[in-house]
Amino acid sequence: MYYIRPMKKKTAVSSAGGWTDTETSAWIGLVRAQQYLIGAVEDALRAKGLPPLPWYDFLWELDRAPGGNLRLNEIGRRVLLDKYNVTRLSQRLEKEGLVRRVPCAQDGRGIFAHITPGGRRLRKKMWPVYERAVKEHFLSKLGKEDIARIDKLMRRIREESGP
Amino acid sequence: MYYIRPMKKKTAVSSAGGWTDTETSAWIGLVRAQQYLIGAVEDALRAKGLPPLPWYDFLWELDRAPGGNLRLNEIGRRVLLDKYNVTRLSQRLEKEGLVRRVPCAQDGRGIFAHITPGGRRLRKKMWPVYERAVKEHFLSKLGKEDIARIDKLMRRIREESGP
DNA sequence: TTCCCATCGTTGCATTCGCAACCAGGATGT
DNA sequence: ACATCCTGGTTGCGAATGCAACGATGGGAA
Repeated sequence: MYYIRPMKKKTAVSSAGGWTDTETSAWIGLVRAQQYLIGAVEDALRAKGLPPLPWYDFLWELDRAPGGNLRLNEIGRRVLLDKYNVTRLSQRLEKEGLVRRVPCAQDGRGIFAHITPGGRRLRKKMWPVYERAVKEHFLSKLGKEDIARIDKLMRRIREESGP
Repeated sequence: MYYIRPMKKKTAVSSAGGWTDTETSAWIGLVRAQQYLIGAVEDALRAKGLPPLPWYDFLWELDRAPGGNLRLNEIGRRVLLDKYNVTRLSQRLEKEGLVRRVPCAQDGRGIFAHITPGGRRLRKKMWPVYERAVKEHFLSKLGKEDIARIDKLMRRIREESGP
């Protein structure tokens, strides 16, 4: 396997080619675990005829936000979606009557997404399904301290690195 | 916030509606961290004009496999891809000359994906970029024991739950 | 054998995503 | 004022994805 085979001389390019088995395993484990978890949640939602996860995330952010509205901008930052995706997701949600898109008065460029009662209802209906899936596939498999550890570690990963 | 507000009576439906803050935070943290990491790796690959991550995963599995070939079936299981995606990804890779798809003699239904020299070359070319990104955004932010812990925890998550 | 069911892989169609180009509105500098 | 750059959001188009339906083979059971 490539990542085990010793590089010739010191190392080839700038990439130091050698990971420990644990590093490799941890990385792949993290990626696959999350793929698996997301998949499980999406399956659960689909099985109940509910919309996919990004809808939930979007609505949740609005539902939590004071006033039930946020700039598209801000939503994208929070749910890690590129701006074109935010635009289009918000348009789809609007077409379903879950959200209203209203231009921002202070900033002529801005658009607010404003959750509607129907939007709040849908989110509330999705939550038990979402919750059950996460509990079954994630929370139930770990102890209290494990969860706390994951919380801490994941937070560390997302911290900014550079200046 | 929904997940904090106490449910009326014991609990509504089968979904016990209350998570602790840590649970919520750990779940969201995990999902977002992984989104962020995958995004970073994909960005790095794209910046170098290299193909996206699923290509790498696919080729890697083949490259590791003895004989350089696997059933589509098996690849899907390993990289957590639905079968239609495996079919189409393998077709794309074949079109690029990175893989050959050959029918399985023993099982008339099966198809082997067989990595070509070009496939191995490409994978090897992608690796340094992949590695550098993971190192920068993931490994470098954690200590040795953290990595070991993540390895253990993620493994636990993917373990089968019940028969 | 024949019938039935599960598995492996493919495909059509609709939805979604990725990318690059674009427009409009703000901010900054002169 | 003006030129310039940055940011917020949109859109066209090509690629990838999800879903459901399909054909084909294999493995039993009767």
